[in-house]
Amino acid sequence: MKMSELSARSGVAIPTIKFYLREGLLRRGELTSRTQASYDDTHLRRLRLIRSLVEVAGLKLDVVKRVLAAVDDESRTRHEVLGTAHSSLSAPASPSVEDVKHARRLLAHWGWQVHTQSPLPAALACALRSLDSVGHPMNEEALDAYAAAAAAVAAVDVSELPADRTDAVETVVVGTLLREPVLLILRRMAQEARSARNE
Amino acid sequence: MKMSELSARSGVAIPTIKFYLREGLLRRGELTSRTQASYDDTHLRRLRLIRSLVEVAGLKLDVVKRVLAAVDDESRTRHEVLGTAHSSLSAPASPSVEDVKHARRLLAHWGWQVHTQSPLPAALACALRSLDSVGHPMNEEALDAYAAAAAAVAAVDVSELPADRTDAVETVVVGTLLREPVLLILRRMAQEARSARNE
DNA sequence: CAAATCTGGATACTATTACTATCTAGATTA
DNA sequence: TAATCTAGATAGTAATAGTATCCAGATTTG
Repeated sequence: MKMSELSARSGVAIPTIKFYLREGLLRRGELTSRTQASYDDTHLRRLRLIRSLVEVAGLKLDVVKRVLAAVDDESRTRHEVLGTAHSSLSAPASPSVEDVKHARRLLAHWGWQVHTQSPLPAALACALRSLDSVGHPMNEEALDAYAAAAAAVAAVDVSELPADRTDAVETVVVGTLLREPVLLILRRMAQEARSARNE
Repeated sequence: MKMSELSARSGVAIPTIKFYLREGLLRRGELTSRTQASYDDTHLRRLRLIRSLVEVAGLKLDVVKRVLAAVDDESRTRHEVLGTAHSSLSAPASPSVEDVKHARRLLAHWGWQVHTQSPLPAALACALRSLDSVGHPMNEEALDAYAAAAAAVAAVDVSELPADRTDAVETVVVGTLLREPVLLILRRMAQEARSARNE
C-alpha cells in the first residue's frame, strides 16, 4: 500500500507519518522507484501501536522510541523488554537512601523480588515520599491492599503469554502500557460508585 | 515568610513561584508594603501539592488549575470535586456509541453506578478500543479481575475520610491522583517479580 | 499523450507548555 | 549609605510534536 492508503487506514495524517519516519519510529517503506515506496500491514500495526502508546498510555515519543527499539531487538528476552519498558517509564528520580530502603523492605514483606538495577523501588520511594510531603501518607493496611490488588492484576497479565517471542514481547508491552489506563479508569469508576453511596 | 523562604522550604525556584502566582495556581501573599508580601504555611502546602501533582501524578498545569479551583470552591461536595478531578483527567475522547454501550454494560455487570455525565465510560470505551485496535483485546476474565482489583483499592481509598469538608476534599484529590502512581508502580513490580520466575 | 495529481525526502515553520531572565521602582539589611 | 532583596510586569527560551512548503520525479486521468 502507498503512504496515502496507510494514512487513510490508520487515521494518521501524512505529514505525521513522514515525521515518524524521520524520527525512526516507523521503518521506511520499500522503495519501488525513487519517488514511490510501498508499506504493508506491519507498518499499519506499528503505526496503530505508536498512536495508542501516545494517546492512550500517554507516552512521549522518545519513550515510545526506546520501547519499540527494545521490542525490535531480537536479542532481548521478554523479561528484559519489560525492564526496558519500566525503565523508560520512570522519570529519573532521586529519592533519599532511607526512602529506597523503606521501599525495599515493603517488597521483601510481600515476597517480591525485583532486579537490583530496576528503577521501580526508587520510583515507589518517590511516590510515597510525595504523599508524605503533602500530608497524606499511606498506612500499612492501605499499602497491603494496593499490593494485593497489584499482584492480582499482574497475575492475569503474565498468564496466557504466547509462545512466539515477538508476539510475547508485544503482548507484554501492550499489556503493561495499554492496560494501565484501563486499571486507572476502573479505579476511578469504583471510587465514584462508592463515593456516590456515601454522599 | 518571604518569597525567598517559601522558595527555600519548598524547593521551588522563585521565578517558578512567580509564574504560578501569575497563572493563578497559587494565591498572592499578603502585601506588607508595595514591594513586600508575606506567605504562610497554606502557601507552602499548596506549592508542595502543585509540585506533586505535576511531578508525581504527571498532570499538566491547566489540569492542576482546574482541580485546585474545585478544591477551593466551598460550595462543592467532595463527590463533585471527585467528578471534577476525573473530568479534568480524561482527555476529550470520542468513542463510538457502540463501544460506550459496551462499557456501560460492563459497569452494570459489576453493579457500579456512575453519573450519566461522567467522562469515565467514554474513557473506558476508548482504552478498550485501543487494545482491540492493536490486536490485544482484553477478555471477560481479565476485565473482571481488573474490576475486582479496582474495587478493592477504591474501598480502601474511600474509607477513613476526615469529617471536615476541606480536609476530605484534599484527601479525595490526593488519594485519587497521587496514589495512582503507587498502584501502577506496584503493578509493574508484581509483573517483574512474576516475569522473572517464568523466564 | 499531456495536464493534473500524487509521492518520497528534505527543510523550514508553528503551536503549546512550562518555565527563565530581565527590568523597574521601591524596601530592607549590613 | 551601599548592597541586597522584593513585587510585579514583560520578554525570552527550551523541549515537544507536529505542519507546511518545496522539489524532482512518478502516476493517474481526460
